[in-house]
Amino acid sequence: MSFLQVIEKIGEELKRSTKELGYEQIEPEVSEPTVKVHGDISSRVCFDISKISKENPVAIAEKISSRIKLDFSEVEAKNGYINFKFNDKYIFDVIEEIRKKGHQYGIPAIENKNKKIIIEHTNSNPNKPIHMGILRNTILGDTLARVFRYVGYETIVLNYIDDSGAQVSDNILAITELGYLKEPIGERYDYYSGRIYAEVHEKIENDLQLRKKKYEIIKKIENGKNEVAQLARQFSERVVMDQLRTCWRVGAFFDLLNWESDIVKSGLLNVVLKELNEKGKLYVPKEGKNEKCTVLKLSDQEEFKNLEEPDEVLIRSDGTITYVGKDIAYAFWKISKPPIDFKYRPFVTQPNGKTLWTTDEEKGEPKTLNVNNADLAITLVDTRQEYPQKVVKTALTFITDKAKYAYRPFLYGIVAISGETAYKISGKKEYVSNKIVHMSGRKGLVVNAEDMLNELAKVARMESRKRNPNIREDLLESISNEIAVAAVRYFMLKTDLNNIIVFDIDEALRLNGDSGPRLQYTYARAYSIIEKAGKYDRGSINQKLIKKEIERELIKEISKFSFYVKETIKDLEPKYLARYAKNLADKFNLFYESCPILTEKEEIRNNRLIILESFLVVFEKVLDLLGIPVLQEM
RNA sequence: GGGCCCGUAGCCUAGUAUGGAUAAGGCGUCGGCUUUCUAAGCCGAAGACCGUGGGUUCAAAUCCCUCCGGGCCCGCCA
Repeated sequence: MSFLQVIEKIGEELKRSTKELGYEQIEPEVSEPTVKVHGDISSRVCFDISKISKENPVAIAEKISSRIKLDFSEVEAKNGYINFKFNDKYIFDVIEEIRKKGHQYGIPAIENKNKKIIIEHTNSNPNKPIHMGILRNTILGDTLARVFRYVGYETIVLNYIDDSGAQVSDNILAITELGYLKEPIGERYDYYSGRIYAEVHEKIENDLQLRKKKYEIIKKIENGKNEVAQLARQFSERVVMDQLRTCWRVGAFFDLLNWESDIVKSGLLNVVLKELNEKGKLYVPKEGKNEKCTVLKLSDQEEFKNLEEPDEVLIRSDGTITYVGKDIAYAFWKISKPPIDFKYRPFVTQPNGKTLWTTDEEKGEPKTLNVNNADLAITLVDTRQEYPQKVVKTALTFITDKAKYAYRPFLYGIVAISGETAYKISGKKEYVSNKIVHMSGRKGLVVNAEDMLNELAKVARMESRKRNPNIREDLLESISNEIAVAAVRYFMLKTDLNNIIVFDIDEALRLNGDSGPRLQYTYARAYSIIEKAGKYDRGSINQKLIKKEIERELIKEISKFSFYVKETIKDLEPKYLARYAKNLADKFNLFYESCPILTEKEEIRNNRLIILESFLVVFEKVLDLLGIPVLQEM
């Protein structure tokens, strides 16, 4: 039994009894009451009914509740509410089912699981290390992927590499014209690339000659089959390798890298343009601002018509393709089976053992990877891209109705840094008074993910050593790194998607309170009890031996796992699971404080060990979905 | 000009979808709890006119409108 099943049953019961009483049929509202005294579940359905029938809700509640009989719950009418308090049968059934299902316990019953899901995340420009802003994208996307996979969907994770834009070309120019080395010395490739860009960008922008050359490079990258393109690809691949290392460090893995330059070379855009043209959505102005460009017509669309210039350029007058143009082609590929596909080759074997593939129009081979034609394609982008994503989606709906439900931009707020932190990393006093400062690679106002993780690991290491003076050095190393990962992942996941994260280094270095490390710590404490317990009688749980209410509360909380998994999928809200992990840890910590186990006499000891064991099974899986490494000691 | 997001204690946040029964955590401050399973924990105290004004309702942090403050987007950039 689980919370999810139970609320469904309660809903059905309420429906049945309202029907029997002849009331108007409304979908009964069922939710958790704000305070415990009102039970585990309560319904306000009587208030809704009374709006229609004009009868006193208190009287309705009496009538309805007297007709409800449930073997797992007491029913009570109070102040017009109908409250349900789960009994010990529920407690017993929950434990039994967890013991039967193990890690599968949190998988909700969802009707159609034969769907293919694409999740595209990270999407960093291949010219710099991954910073905290991109990491929010990576962590959100990875968690969604973990949850979809857990539930049973075929889930494919893509990483879009924007290698044909202006940023990569700056770096190539630095190497070919400005005397920068192809190989960095004593520096990671992604860091080297980021540094070059910061040093060189301004110079190029202010120099007409260089700027001209830059646009030649962009064209060459898009055309391919030349030395500059080869150099750019080589360079970008090295950077991407380093970026991937950072992703792997936080537990995120991919199935395919989609290179923007390959999208251009593949000719996919022509397919899309043909479709759009047939629908009469394209035109080429003979004069005016967009002279000789291929333009997407949006001015007749309701959501765009109030804009000054709603129409969108897809192909520039010089023949190059805009970002939105490329993205429409790519998005179309994701949700359909176009006549043109990419060429592929294996890129690298990841630490999880899985091959990461890459598109490569020059060195790859035609191959059926089955990584597109998704029923749902989720693209993680920060809110600044809301508008272009709307354009992409609208363009797709011109071609296929499927786009309406199958193409789903997933928006989240950016990560900025606090004034204090900006001062700290740049040394410039003027930032201190700012509430938020936007990250900028060019201004050196960036908190890189690797640096942050290293700092966190350092703090964790000191803490860990304090507690375990004799710990092996390599173990300490891995534990402190995993604590750092937990801290960052939880921090990113618990915050509402609409909120901007104002990142403050000092605040982020905290490992207590409402944090990822506290969740790990909770697990480690629980685990150490099981380990010390040795063999014990694993017979059934005995409800009569439950002495404290918190034992029941802990079990009830455990039983909510599948409910939150389902909600997370339904609303695409990773924070639901993060909050659940916290609530579950809270309950366990209370249990831990007031229910000694190893020192109790055998009956109670066994009973509590059974509860503990169920907690560990579920909590381990919850942490896994959040990508928080589980630690048996820390 | 058009569109989107945020405003809850000194600070950071949850709660807003589906209005209801005592606004929930964390940091910080103050005070407790280790002869007992890891104190990265737990308990307690102080701290909130839920940005403003109005409206809808038996009932508003939550819905509608006004205003104020902050952020973002609307390019032949990506």
